Amino acid sequence: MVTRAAKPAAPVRRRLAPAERERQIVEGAIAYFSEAGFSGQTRELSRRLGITQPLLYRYFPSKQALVERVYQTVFQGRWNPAWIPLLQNRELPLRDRLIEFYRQYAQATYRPEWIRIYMHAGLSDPTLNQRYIRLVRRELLPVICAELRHDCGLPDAAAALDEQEIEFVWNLHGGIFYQAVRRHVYRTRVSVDFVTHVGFVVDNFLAGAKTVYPRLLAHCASKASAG
Amino acid sequence: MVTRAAKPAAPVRRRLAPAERERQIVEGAIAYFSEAGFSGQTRELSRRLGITQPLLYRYFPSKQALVERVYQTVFQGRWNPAWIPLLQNRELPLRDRLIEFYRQYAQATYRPEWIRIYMHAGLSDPTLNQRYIRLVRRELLPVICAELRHDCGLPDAAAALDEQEIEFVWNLHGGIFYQAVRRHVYRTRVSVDFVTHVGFVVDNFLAGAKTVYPRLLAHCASKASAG
DNA sequence: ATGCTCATTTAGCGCTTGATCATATAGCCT
DNA sequence: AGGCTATATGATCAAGCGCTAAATGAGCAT
Repeated sequence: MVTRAAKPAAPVRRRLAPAERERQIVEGAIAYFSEAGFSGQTRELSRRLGITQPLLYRYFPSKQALVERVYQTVFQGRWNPAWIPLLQNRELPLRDRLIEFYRQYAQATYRPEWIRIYMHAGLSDPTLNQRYIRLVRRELLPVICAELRHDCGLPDAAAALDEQEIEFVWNLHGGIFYQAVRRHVYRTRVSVDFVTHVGFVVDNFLAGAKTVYPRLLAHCASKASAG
Repeated sequence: MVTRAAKPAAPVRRRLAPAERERQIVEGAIAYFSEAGFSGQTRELSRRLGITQPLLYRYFPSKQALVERVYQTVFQGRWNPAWIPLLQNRELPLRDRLIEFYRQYAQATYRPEWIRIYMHAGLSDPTLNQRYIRLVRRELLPVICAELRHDCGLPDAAAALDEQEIEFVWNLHGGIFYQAVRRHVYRTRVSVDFVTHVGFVVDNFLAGAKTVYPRLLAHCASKASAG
């Protein structure tokens, strides 16, 4: 009982391969910063990792470097270029394509660390978010617009792509995304099945678009000719 | 030229009525914390206000007290109970009611300081957000659901209010809200007129709901009888 | 003008923070 | 087993943090 209990918890020093330790630190940093934000402290991070704080500085020259590594790790490689051909595959009903796309998209990005770090980033410096938004705006939304035109029986190039159309599709995209914000930022219980929910939302969007989308395009056309 | 230029910028000490100074501090704190988050420093806040940092502590016993005052000021009194009877006024088309509601709702809450402080709060401690979400969930969404049932020609009490219905309406609400997030958190340019945009979105929602909402209610009913 | 009051400032305490450096030791090679 | 390497730790610095207490002076009443 008395043998070695007096010493204050002998620090188990484990010597790891640098690559493994680095991986560990990045993983821990993602978890910690997604909770505490980037104003979280390096000491608390090291405590959670079970290492000392100076050790962080052996692997990263500064806190900022670690933060940027977290960004990179979380946001890199989660965008799947295969989503575009999936959405364009007209052998399937657009409904099914959209539902399958959102199933995959949610699995890739609607995760607590992605959503939370994305929001933290937006509030402190939105450069990253603006780049991501541009990606969605350039790669994804125009494809959905084109498929929507086709689905509504309009010629593919009925008119030039208008910002009003993009915002229209943003509303679908944002509505689904915002469910993830409620879940992972506000930590609100969302008790419906995701795919079932998206099914209703997509059906509603497509059913409404049958009548509204042609009107929207007409609005854009009249505005364009007037301007 | 030599008379008094040597002194390092004579500090203009202005003695204000406490109520006025307090108002000034709260206003400045809202602006500053909405930018920097609640980990922003009292020294930087005081610098922006043109006062010294200890003066803050004459008006607020601690930084936390000031933060809570900011919460109170930003979120109190922006919810208008008149929105409920507006949405329930069946002398107007539901379309017009929803558009007018969102026009007013946006004016009240889709402001940079509201949106940003709301997000900062959610990430650091979502208690406030959960309370607000519950308010929307309890006061607003059931009313929209009821009006939607009526608009779709269904009896008002067709079935008990189901979570699937609520999520369905959340998607409309969240989609519109998320535009404000893109604008004020990511600071992305949104170049369409808000009311026009909401017009299309609401029309789309209502047109789609005509066919989808009955199906959604049937889904809920079958699930309820099966469970 | 003069004195009083209290809003405001100056100075600084104790603690935490990111970052540094010398020291200690875990784990591999021989 | 013994030695070497470099991973990990302990001690510590300088700057910045929330917060306090004493000194100052602006603006009022007289």
